[in-house]
Amino acid sequence: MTKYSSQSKLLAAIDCIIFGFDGQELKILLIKRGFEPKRGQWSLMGGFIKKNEGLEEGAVRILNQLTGLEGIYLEQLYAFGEPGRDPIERTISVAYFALIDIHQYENQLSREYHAEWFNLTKFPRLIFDHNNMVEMAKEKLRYKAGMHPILFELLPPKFTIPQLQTLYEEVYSTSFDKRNFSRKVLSTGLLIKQKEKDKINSKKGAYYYKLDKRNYERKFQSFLNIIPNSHKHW
Amino acid sequence: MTKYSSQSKLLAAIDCIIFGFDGQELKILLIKRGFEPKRGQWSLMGGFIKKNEGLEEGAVRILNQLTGLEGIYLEQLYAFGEPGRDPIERTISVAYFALIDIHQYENQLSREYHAEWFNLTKFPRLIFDHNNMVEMAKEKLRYKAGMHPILFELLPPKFTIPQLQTLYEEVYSTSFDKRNFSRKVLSTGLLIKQKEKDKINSKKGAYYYKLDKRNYERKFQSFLNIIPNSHKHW
DNA sequence: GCAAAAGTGTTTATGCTACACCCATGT
DNA sequence: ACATGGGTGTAGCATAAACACTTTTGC
Repeated sequence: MTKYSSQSKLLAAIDCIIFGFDGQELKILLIKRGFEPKRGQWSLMGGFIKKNEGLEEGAVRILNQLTGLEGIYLEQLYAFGEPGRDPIERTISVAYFALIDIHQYENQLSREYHAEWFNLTKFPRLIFDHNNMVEMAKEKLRYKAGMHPILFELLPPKFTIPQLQTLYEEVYSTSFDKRNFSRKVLSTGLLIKQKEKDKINSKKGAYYYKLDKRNYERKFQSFLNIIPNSHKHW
Repeated sequence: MTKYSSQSKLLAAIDCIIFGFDGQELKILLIKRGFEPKRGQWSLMGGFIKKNEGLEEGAVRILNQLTGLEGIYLEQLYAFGEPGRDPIERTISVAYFALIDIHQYENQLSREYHAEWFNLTKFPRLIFDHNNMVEMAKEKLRYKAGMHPILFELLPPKFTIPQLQTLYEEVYSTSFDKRNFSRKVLSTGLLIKQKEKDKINSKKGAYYYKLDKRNYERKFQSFLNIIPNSHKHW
């Protein structure tokens, strides 16, 4: 069978927007680009798609290459393909966004890539259209987290309700009433109370909770309503 | 500046999932593929990205090529890139979904492409992973239409509330209480009542409404709640 | 005058929000 | 004993759901 002759070929890349949460702030993981063009500038972690590799497969590989982690929450964000977006050669980049438990990674920040966590509200200018990608990823995170319990992916296996609340408040740049918040998240049936308390962040200590994996998967697609007034339509 | 040598290049294509509504049924527009491989089989409308063309730009071109229409509602759905998805050459396809007013098009069905509208619940086997794409598009349509007023894009400029309800019922394969439905859609403030009635579908006649463009754009991102019980979380 | 679809109101239940005090502990 | 953050209950309000009858008109 003949090929699709006369069609122009191009490169395909993956870029990953990697979010983390350190208990206080939402962060994004950036690297210092190690090759030309724009060597030494801040960039998202990325790479070209290999010959026999699917898109998500590539994203998993690239994520693992940087962090060493597996089983990370990953979601396709958008395909960016403006002709001039990479000045060297026409390249389509499929952006993925990833949520990781920062504690599984923060100590072993990759030397090879000069990776660093940045506060999401003040991070450097990035190469190409990467700032655009981050902007879109932030929006999608906010959009999706309002209805589906994805933010748990940013927390360690055991976490407290105040920690969870801080995370939501950080994502939405606002603050919630803690009584309503705790009632809401407990009413989802997604949390299992532990016997131990976290005594690091307070004197009294806050109970740890774990995710109920069964319910988490079952309810993932149903609609939560964590954010007050988000369903108001005026 | 040197090129990114040693990276493998590939083809990039666009495929369009085109929805329409004839007043009774949700439909999808398919074409008979005009070239090898799989010539003569049913397929989504698509094409390769041109050398200096962006992705959305390509989608607009392809859509216009088939329908002659402009200003169609268009949204990027997903990038499909499994290595074997096109048996001839490695091709990444960025799928877009489009909503069109079927009346603007149904009479002039493209001869060149042998285009036909199919009922969404019974349409033929498609080439490559196109059935997959359609499945995903249906899901996204349902997901998004539950919260944002996109279904208006499927209707003519003037439409009646019973027509709108039929459309929603078709999308969700269910039926709603007409009193609650009408109260809900009117409360969005998106509709402007016309003086004329549609006397075709009933003896009494139903009032026509038009979209309030200003409110439509302003409220597009806010959350509607048209579908009963969709916010229940068990 | 009858069949067919359009249009309209009320009651009830549920869920959301706002709000304030006591508890446990480390210092 | 006091300062700090954790944990809990209630009452009022707003929204959504369930439900049935009257109206208009073409035949």
